[in-house]
Amino acid sequence: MSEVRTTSGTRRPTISMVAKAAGVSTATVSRVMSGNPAVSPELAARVHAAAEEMAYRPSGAARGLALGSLRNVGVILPDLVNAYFFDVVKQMHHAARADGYRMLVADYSGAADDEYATAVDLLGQVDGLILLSSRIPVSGLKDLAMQSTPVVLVNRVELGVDLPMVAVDNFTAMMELCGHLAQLGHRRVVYVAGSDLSWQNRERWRAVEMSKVLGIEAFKVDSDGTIDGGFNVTESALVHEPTALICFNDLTAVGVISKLRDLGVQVPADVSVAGFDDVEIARHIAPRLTTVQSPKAQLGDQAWRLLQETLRNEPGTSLPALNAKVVIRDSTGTISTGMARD
Amino acid sequence: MSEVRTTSGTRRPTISMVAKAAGVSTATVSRVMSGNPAVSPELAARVHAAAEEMAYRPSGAARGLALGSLRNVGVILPDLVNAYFFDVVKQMHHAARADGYRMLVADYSGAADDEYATAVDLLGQVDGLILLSSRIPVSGLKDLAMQSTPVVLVNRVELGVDLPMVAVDNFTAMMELCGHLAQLGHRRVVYVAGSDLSWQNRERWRAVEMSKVLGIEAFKVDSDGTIDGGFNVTESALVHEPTALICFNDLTAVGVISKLRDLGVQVPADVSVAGFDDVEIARHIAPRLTTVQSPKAQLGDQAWRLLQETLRNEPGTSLPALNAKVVIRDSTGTISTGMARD
DNA sequence: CGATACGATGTAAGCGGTTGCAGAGTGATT
DNA sequence: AATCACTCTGCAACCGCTTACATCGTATCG
Repeated sequence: MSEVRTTSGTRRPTISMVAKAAGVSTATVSRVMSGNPAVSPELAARVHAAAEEMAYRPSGAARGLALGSLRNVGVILPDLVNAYFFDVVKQMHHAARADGYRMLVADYSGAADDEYATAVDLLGQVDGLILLSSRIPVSGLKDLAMQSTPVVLVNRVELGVDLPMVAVDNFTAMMELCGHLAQLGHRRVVYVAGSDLSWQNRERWRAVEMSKVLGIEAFKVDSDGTIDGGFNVTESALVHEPTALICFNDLTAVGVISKLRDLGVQVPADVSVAGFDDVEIARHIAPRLTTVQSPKAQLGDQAWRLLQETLRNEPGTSLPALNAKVVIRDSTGTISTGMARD
Repeated sequence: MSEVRTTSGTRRPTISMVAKAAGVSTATVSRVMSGNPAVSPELAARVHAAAEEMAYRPSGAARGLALGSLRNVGVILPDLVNAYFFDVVKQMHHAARADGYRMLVADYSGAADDEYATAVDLLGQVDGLILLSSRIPVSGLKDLAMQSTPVVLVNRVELGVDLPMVAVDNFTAMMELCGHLAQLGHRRVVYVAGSDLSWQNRERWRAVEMSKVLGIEAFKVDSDGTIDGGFNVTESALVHEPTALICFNDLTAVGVISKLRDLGVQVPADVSVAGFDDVEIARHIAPRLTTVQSPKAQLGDQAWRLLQETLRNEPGTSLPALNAKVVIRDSTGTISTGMARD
């Protein structure tokens, strides 16, 4: 009954079909679609009507070809289930959008081998690429560095690689966290590690290990930075008889605490637990988690700024490391007394 | 010292530059790049070398134009911080990838108005679109239905709209959850709602409201489906003096429980709390959350299958609703006794 | 040894947009 | 009335890649 038909079967309309329907040239349609003011109102209206009628959408591919860019940038990250990553991506996304860029995010959940492939694949589609907490081997990074598409490295610093980078100072923050623990009287801690492909993990462990200067003896058990990962290695962490467990990140800590509860071990009365990142959940679980607050929003902004500068071929000033700060909550306490001072 | 230079400044190499460098035609380069076997090994090697040397990557835009498709599909969803969405997207992603499609995900966190715009924008870039738990008004959905690009609707059913859809049966599952609560003796519950733009929220509330047939008196307080959202409305939920709180989703439940703890209210001794979705965190928080387990993976698969069929112009059999089942854990208990039976 | 078939490579025509430039129309100026 | 200055449209080239088709060389066969 209505004029418009569900044209699901038909081919997608092109600019020239619209042009024909409106009785104008493709140039005019193009101008109308992109809001070029140099078109008489009545023509514009005709074109709009025709376009509307056929449900015309300009082809992104064609547009990208002609314009030389689709204004997309890509970001690749390890795992979106970790809210930490999501928070920084969200910030980048806002920043990018404000500058008229679309953002394609790709997560390679677990399959670290895919990361490089994903990066290369994306390279053909985007104007620039952000690698967040990348696990790509240095050689791969070097390859990426000599592409003509700008790439920036976030939360990883690799001296031999010629890429703009920005990162938060994991080492110092972790040192502070260890200081907090030492002050509470802890002398035996185990670090529940994340992937050793992760620069952040290496930095964090480096700090924990170094905390022997604070009188802390540190052990390490391997995990993978997930809730289940933490849950599963908790028992093997306990064989070291630590008074505190420092987890690679908050997710791991959640898993650890969950397991501890199953085991009847009280936190922090029997053992203290700390996380890293300060994701939202950290302040809502019981007990509220002592952790390190990363400047996620700032990091996202800086990353975008860096990419943006590189895109415009500007200097691309590499930033100093961003600072994180420890936030003390209820999951860490003095040894054997049970309750944390605040 | 090395041959290759960091050509960051130079223009991105095109196929014809590679062709010239290798002394062949662009057709040959194209064939080599796409692994066409009808090229002699030595030529192929020469081309590869040249391409490598100049760090050549075919332009996605040009490729897409020539091929008529970039093999991208888009998915739009409300908020990636909710692990639920991520889980189903992950599944779609795997399925799509297996079929050679790339997946662009766009989250419009909060800004519901952006969803339609995002959809339209994406329409030009992709072969198909999946709308997950869409909040787009029916009129918008109808518009989308007559585009030539296939669109499928997930977790929303809208009778007047001619779009393939698949959803989980929220209503029945919620009824079961209410049954569980009724059986424990609960007679006054409040439903901590999500966005009323959300179909799932409407279905869930519809079920809760209907639980009066089970002798349950139901109240409703509005929230937004986030942890903080739950946290913030808890007190106003309590004014109804309920013995149980049913939350729109697990995230909300986490916030509610967190607040309850602050308030000194014991769960489930003083009041029971239930969630919905069964995200990973649900079984790790204290107390472990009673919730409804959605068939996330199945949903993702089905959604992809549906899109895939539509892409190939096949019938596109709309599926019956998927079933969810309630999983009882420690956050719900009999009224005033304090501990749940298992 | 010439005809035939086939495999390897190049030529060129699109794919669907954008845009510099030219041409047509209009009103104002002289 | 002829000229000029604009404004509005259309023409056509081009963006980088794919691919049908033509071409060329060589091995195969009668």
